[in-house]
Amino acid sequence: MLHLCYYCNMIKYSELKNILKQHKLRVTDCRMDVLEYFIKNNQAFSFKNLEDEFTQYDRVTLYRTLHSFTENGVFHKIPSDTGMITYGVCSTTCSPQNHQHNHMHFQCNCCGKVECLAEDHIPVVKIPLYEVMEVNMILKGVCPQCIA
Amino acid sequence: MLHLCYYCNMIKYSELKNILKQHKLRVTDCRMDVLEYFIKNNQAFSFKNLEDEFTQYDRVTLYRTLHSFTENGVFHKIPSDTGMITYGVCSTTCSPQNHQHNHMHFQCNCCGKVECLAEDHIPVVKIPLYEVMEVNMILKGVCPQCIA
DNA sequence: AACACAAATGCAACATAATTGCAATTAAAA
DNA sequence: TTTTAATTGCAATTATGTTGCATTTGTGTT
Repeated sequence: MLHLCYYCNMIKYSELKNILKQHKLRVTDCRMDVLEYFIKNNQAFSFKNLEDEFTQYDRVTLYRTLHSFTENGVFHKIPSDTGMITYGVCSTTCSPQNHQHNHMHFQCNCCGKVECLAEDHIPVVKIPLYEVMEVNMILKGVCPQCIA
Repeated sequence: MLHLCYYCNMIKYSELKNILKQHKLRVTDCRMDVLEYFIKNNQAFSFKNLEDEFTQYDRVTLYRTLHSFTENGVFHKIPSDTGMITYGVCSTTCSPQNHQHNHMHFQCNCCGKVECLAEDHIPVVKIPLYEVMEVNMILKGVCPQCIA
């Protein structure tokens, strides 16, 4: 369980570092900045988002950061029908060995924001003759901020 | 309701043509070939798949075929976390005006095939403060052919 | 059946996105 | 502090997607 500031959603440096360590990733500036950005904003971002945000880092480094985060279970990819993959922080402690694959996401048609939702309400799906291993739900609509 | 051959899944030329007409699309070789390919194989394909299959057509034409099919409600885009959009034939008669947005798909981890599943079992999702307009479910696992 | 017009196609050029190899740098273990 | 292997940034390359335009083609009309 992460400890975030109630007001600004910031996370302690040491906790951030531990997340990387726990997933067998070296602690570098780029990785710390990117991870902090995701956690602080509590939403999903695409590569393009990162490129715009972190101009101090090379595009290739950002690509590789997303890749290593995904490989080592820090992030998961969120399916999209736009061809633009977004990434979200894995809520449960995922690792390469033990990865929670069921995810539920909400994409706002208005502002475009993608959020990770609680995974406890994903239905168990069974289909005759198929082996279903993973259920991914993508909801679209309007988020509270855009409704208001 | 389409009439497909029980053995080979082939569809009559006139029926194929009617699908295009009904969606206000001109009948061209490329569109007929592509639509027939999707229906005959009863699965979803990416642009890349089409490019490999239909070398007789220009890349741009295939891009535009997928685009017009999607615009006019013949195909729908299937979300994916690979960054590779796949397209599926709309089961109900979708049109630009009346489009059925709830879809359920299965992707085989083994052979990579993407199939459209019946939409009647998609749950109604309600989230406090959100307006949910569309529910997309993507299942992953192993398909009957790969299990056997 | 021929005509006219709008739409679709193919090609070339262009724009954007993603990947690879490699030298320099840096994190972390010895 | 030293050593080692991973990470980074840069340049070059490849892949993917888009646009403009001349030519061809489908379809409604004469």
